[in-house]
Amino acid sequence: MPELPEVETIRRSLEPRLTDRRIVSARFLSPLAAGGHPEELSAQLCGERITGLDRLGKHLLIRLANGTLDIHLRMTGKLLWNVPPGFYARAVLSLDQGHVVFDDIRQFGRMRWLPPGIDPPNLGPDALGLDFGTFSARLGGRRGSLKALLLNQSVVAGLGNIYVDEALFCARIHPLCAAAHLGRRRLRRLHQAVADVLADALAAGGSSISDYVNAEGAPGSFQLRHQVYGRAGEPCLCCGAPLRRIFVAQRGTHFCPRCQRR
DNA sequence: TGGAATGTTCGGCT
DNA sequence: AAGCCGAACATTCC
Repeated sequence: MPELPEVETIRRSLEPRLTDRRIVSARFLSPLAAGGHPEELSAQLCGERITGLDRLGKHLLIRLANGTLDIHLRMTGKLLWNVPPGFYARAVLSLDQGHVVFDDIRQFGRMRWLPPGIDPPNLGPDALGLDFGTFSARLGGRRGSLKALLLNQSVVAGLGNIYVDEALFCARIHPLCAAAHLGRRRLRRLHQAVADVLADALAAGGSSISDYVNAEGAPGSFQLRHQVYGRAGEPCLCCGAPLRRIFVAQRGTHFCPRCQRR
């Protein structure tokens, strides 16, 4: 499940291979991958020169001489460098040197073109490198649960189910806790926890739960260091209490009932 | 065997 | 406004 650390890992590995390359053709094996308009998107990409790669939240932004190719991998999307397109290949970007395969089992992932100067709308500030002032201003006074707010991409961009659970455990804060009555000290702790978890995950090349791999086909290793995610029923690595799994905002939520009091 | 669970986003509804 | 819910999709797991 590509969240910020996974998308950033992909961005870093693809950036040197794609920058200054020219898109020779964009072939869509599934129209869904192009938002239902494969011919139009193909025409927008064909012949374009790639000037660089950015990331905003979970969006990978391939900057073109004219506009941006915005890629969202959603749940099972992968970008693979120079592999033969497999059964689940949904698009192939052929460059003047090499090609990128957009592979996506469940077909939730999307590619779209954005005009010059336009970034994906409705996104809050990127979670990576977010300063405390902005972080507290985004969360402060809001009534929803921390879990729901941190998952909301218009509040903060880039966190998904895994890293929200891990960050809340790291800060020892209950996922159902309302942002509005979070004191400054705990807000500080949460901000630090988000930064720490993202940095560690990035250094480990992200988390591979079911099928995430980077552009070279290699898995990440941060799943080996998850404290709570996917560990319901197992002992808390801090206090030994059995970890719990509840539903918050329609999402499986993992936490330690002893370390993370409400 | 089939129904639920998996997780991200969006749109519709309240 | 903000939250809840289902839909999009395919595979895995009981």
